[in-house]
Amino acid sequence: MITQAPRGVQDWYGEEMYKRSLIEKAARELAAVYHMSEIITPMFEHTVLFARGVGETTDVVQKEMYTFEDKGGRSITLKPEGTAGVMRAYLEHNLYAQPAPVKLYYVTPAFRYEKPQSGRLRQHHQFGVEFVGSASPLAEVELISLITSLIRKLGLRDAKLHINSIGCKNCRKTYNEALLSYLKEHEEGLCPTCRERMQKNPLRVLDCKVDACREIVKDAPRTIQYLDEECREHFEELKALLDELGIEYQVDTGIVRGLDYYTKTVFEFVNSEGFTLCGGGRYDGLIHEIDEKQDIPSVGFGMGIERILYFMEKEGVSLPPKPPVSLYVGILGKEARGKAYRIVNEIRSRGVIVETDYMDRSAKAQMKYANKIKARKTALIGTQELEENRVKLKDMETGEQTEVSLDELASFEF
RNA sequence: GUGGGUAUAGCGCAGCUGGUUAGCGCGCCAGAUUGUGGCUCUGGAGGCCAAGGGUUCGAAUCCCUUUAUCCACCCCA
Repeated sequence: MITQAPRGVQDWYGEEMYKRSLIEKAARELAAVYHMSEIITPMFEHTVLFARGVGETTDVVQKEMYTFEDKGGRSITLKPEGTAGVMRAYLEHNLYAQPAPVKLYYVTPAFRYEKPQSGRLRQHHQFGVEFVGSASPLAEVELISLITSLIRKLGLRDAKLHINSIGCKNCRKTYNEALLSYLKEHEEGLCPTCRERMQKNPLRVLDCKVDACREIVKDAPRTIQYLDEECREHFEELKALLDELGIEYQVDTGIVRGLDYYTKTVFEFVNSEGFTLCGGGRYDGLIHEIDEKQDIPSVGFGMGIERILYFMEKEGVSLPPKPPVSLYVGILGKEARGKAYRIVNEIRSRGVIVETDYMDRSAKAQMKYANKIKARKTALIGTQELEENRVKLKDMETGEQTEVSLDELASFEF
């Protein structure tokens, strides 16, 4: 039991860890090109931040948060997503006083108490961006463009962009009324959960997967039909910009997103199985929700790192291999140990990957080991080599050997 | 939260309807004459058969509970 990690969490090591580090590296490099700055916010926040920011009616807040009381009696919650914490930091440090817009990116773990299954863990990791201060559809386009580039960079092909607009507060009011009255007419046909959620958040019903509900929802009014002038124009501009950039998309009036803070644009990148790789959108009301003195528009997205790995696995995408061991320096006998290790150090100081013997193994065993770790070249150093100042440098692929002096070995270009 | 499958060495598995010291492949370590790998051969280490309880003369094998894991739904990354 003590050697077992808690449910739904995972250790990162070996091949998977290496892949993950490459993904994060690619994401960071790309974000830098888009002139975004990295931000790291704490792993936990006051519970109320998420309750307000993410939305009281959401599943995330209602049943999936890791909430506990600390020794000072504060209610603390492990972050279930990345946005709320970044927005809090933005407000706390008056980042709106910086030249607008403020473009922040993050790589963070996120915690949700859910039943684990394929592509869903209790601790997962996200790469995300918060683009704060711009009301222009170009902000959305920038995010989508970044994601598209990242997907391409990682070699993923099976990911399609779905977009929708759920309107602003104003549109939502009239829309909710229309939707609710439609749903009430068909209430008998809806599943029990939908009958309940139509009262609290009717938008959610659009997302229901139950066949009967789907059938009813098919003819239900859509948010798109109820957009006000401004929101409609925003959505049209967004589509025009995407067209201009040659970014393919599909308008999917069913996407609603599970977090309450979204306004206007919502989007997802989905694969052919219907798995979501990443999701985001605009949330112009979020900052006001956290600090009522402020009212600043923003857009953002979160991308699941485990999901990327899952997608890459599915598609059989290969990543660049780990850099190989350039040289294995074998050590024969204690007399040679110090001198040999000095040479190892010297070569390493030039940034060359070198491995050596720490096991006092026989020459044969060392060669076997060098072969297993796929060392490109080997050189065994013993008393003889020290006396004669000559080492045989062996190429492990061809088997060819060349003789060099110890100094030559130490300064060899691998 | 609801429903189903699984749990035997580091990894992948076998072990049929309960019967003597639990196996195989890969991997790991060592050796096949003296200080040089990859192939082959030989030997070795490593498992209280997920944990706890029960049935039985006897359980990895049957029953119960717990834990973990996988899959679907809900939801999401």
